[in-house]
Amino acid sequence: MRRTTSPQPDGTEFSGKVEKMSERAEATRRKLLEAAEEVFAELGFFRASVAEITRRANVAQGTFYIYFKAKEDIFRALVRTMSHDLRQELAMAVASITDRAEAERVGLETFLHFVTRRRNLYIIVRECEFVDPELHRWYYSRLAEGYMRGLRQAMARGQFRQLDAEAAAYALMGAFHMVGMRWALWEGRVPPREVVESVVSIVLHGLVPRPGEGDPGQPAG
Amino acid sequence: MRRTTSPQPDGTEFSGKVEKMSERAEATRRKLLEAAEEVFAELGFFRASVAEITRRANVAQGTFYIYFKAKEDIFRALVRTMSHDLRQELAMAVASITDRAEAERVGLETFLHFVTRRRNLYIIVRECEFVDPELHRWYYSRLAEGYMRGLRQAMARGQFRQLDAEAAAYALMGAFHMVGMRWALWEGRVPPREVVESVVSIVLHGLVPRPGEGDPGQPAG
Amino acid sequence: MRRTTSPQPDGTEFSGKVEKMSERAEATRRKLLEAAEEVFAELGFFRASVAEITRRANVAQGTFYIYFKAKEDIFRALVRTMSHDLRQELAMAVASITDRAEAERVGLETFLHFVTRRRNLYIIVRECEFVDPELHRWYYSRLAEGYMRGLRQAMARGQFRQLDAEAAAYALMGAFHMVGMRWALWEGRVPPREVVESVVSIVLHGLVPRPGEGDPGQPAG
Amino acid sequence: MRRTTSPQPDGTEFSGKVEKMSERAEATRRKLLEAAEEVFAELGFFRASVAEITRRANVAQGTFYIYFKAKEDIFRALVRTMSHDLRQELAMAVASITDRAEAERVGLETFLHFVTRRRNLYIIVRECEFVDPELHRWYYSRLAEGYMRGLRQAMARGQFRQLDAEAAAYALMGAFHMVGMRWALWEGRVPPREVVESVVSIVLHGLVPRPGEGDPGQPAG
DNA sequence: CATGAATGAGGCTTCATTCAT
DNA sequence: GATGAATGAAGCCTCATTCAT
Repeated sequence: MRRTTSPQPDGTEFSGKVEKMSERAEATRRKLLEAAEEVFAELGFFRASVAEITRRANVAQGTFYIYFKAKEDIFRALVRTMSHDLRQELAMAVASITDRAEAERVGLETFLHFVTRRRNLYIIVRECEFVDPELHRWYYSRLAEGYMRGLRQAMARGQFRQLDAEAAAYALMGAFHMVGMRWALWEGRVPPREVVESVVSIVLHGLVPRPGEGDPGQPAG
Repeated sequence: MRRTTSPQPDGTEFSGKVEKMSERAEATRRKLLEAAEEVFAELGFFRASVAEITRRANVAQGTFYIYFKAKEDIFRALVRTMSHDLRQELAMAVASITDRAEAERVGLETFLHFVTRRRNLYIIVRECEFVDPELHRWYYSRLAEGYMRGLRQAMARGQFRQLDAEAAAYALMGAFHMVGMRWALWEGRVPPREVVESVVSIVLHGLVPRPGEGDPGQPAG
Repeated sequence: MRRTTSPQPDGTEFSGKVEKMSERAEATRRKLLEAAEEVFAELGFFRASVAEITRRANVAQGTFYIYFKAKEDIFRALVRTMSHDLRQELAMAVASITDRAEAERVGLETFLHFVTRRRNLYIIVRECEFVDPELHRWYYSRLAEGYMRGLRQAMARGQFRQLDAEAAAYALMGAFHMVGMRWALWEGRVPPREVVESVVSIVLHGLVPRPGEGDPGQPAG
Repeated sequence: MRRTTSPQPDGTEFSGKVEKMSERAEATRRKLLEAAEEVFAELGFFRASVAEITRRANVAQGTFYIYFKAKEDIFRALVRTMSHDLRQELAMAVASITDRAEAERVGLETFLHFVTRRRNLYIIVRECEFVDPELHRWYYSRLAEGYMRGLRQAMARGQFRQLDAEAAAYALMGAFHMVGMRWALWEGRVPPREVVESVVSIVLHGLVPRPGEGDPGQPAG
């Protein structure tokens, strides 16, 4: 929806390649993307080879270059996919929630489910920093934008305190990301409920107990 | 897969190579490490070449292999250096602070100064995830350990709420990391005071205003 | 080595493909030849790709192979075209001239206009030496034959001195060719009048002044 | 001698690579150049492969790139060698000759011997037009320069008629080149005496008989 | 200790050609 | 006739690593 006006750090997307492909071509392209997602996640961008990708996609090596100009190209396509899908999923999950605190919880959960379900894509996005730094910045800036909008709204409504929205957005994204790494990537599963609760709790109420508070937190881990 | 010499959780990382080197050797080794730090940061591990490292270090290519078994080896050495130096610096900065809330602020500031000052090393540690995942895990586990110790202590003393310490540690490390990325890496400087304040404020008190609070936060960014 | 279908010394170059094509086919074939002429001239035979040719001809890649067996084939067709057209044009230009000295001037002028006008074809013929050496020899032998006929006639009539006709033919073709390269190719225009005059003058009267001659030549360049 | 001030169309030569090589390196480089000369002459630049060159030079493929940045590089080096050697040989051959007409004969003979002896190099220079057009132009401009100097001197002394020196130079170079092609390349030998005589004769005295001349030319070929 | 020449495996990419539709 | 997706063989080049000096 907002796709048209936002900056595209790459020349590839949306470039007149509007001529729609045949079914067969579409299928081949998809096979390549799927194979690449797997291979990049397993080996990393640099150790991955186009040969391995085409092998898994069951096409000849040359076929790769019909659909992508270069190895980096397919990588970028995957990052953009993740950017799009994740933001869309977050937007949908939060759409109907008016309590921003609740939205934070749902946002975190959505994120964690997303990166667990699409672990491979998540790994790819993380490596993007070292493959195409500009795209990587674009990815996070884009995510932060959306986040900041939500935060500012909540601040305006008095649901959240007045804070530097950008600082908050990056801090929260960072917290979520690291938790995603620790549990989704390292353990291959959505973090256990207590972990999510603790994180949400910190984000909403901080580490310091409120005055006159016995202790509403989690049992220590 | 190539991870034969697994990371050592202690500082004595190297195989009994206790026989101290000559001054000259020491100097050459240092030149190589410095060159590598630069080259890896600029080009990334995979695009960096041993040839480029030795060129900048002003030594012959063959010399490299006198000091390091492989390209990955020097990379790992740099990651271990950062692990050691950062943890030491954090430990020293926080050592005399008994107020844990204050310690968080100081910890964040110390971290941000460190990664700004040693930007190249920081980039290398980040890439470690894709070069030597096991070492990467070790790096963060190690950092988290120390963090968790501090958090548990604070919880025990009632300074912090009872929360899942590991969840908290990773969430906070993540927040700090992302802020480090956004400001130290992208802009090459320590984040401005307001940003740090906002982050500390969130970490300590959360996003949600305390009941009966007008608004003690930061001006919105 | 790949020279199975050797060049045909007559105009009927193609294997009994006498069955005339439909209008449409004829048009497609022509489009391909025109595109190829352009592409070969711009990129050279080896850097040119069939894909680029079909792209400019606005036909599918596969279509190419309906009309030409291989990339070399269309190249050869272009060389033969130039051979035919140039010889025909020269023949027509000289046909009615009985003074052979005059014929040399006209021949040179005709040649220079031809290669300027059909610069692309000229480039192709020059490259032929490295694409299909046998055809290249055929091309020059063919041209030389005609030239030698004219020279021998002139010698027989006493218009020209008795000289080795083949040596003369190649020397003159060479002179004309290099002038064509220097001006038609490098500068994209017919050489200025003085240049043509000088060349004709040398060809007819040589570099050395005739005895008792003040100096009938050109002003020095 | 004049090497320093003349334009170098390539960045490679004379670029600080003054650090002299070891004997071994020198030898390897020479082996590569010799192999390349052979391979390029046999197959042409484009059909030649670096693999074939290194095979004949008895070195590993990678070794090639220690000495030359790319396939084109070694090609250019060979063209420059020919440019240098030919011009030097011509200069030496003509140095002591004061009669310019005699110099023309000697020049032609020297050229024909050179291209027969160094047939492979000659083929390479010819293909240069399609490999590196700029270098090709440089090659001929350079040759023409020298030629023009000689011609102008002769004109000044009244040995030659006043003609456009550039036109003359290119016409004569062209004549010699085509003769070189016809005999040195096609037949692999220096052209027979009569051919050379005829060419020299045309160059000096032209095709047209001098008035009152029975016929001092060659017997017809 | 240091050198730097040599290695050779392997990666990315191009492209002439084929073929099912 | 025309299409355009697919093929797979090469080719150029890089680079980590070894080794004789």
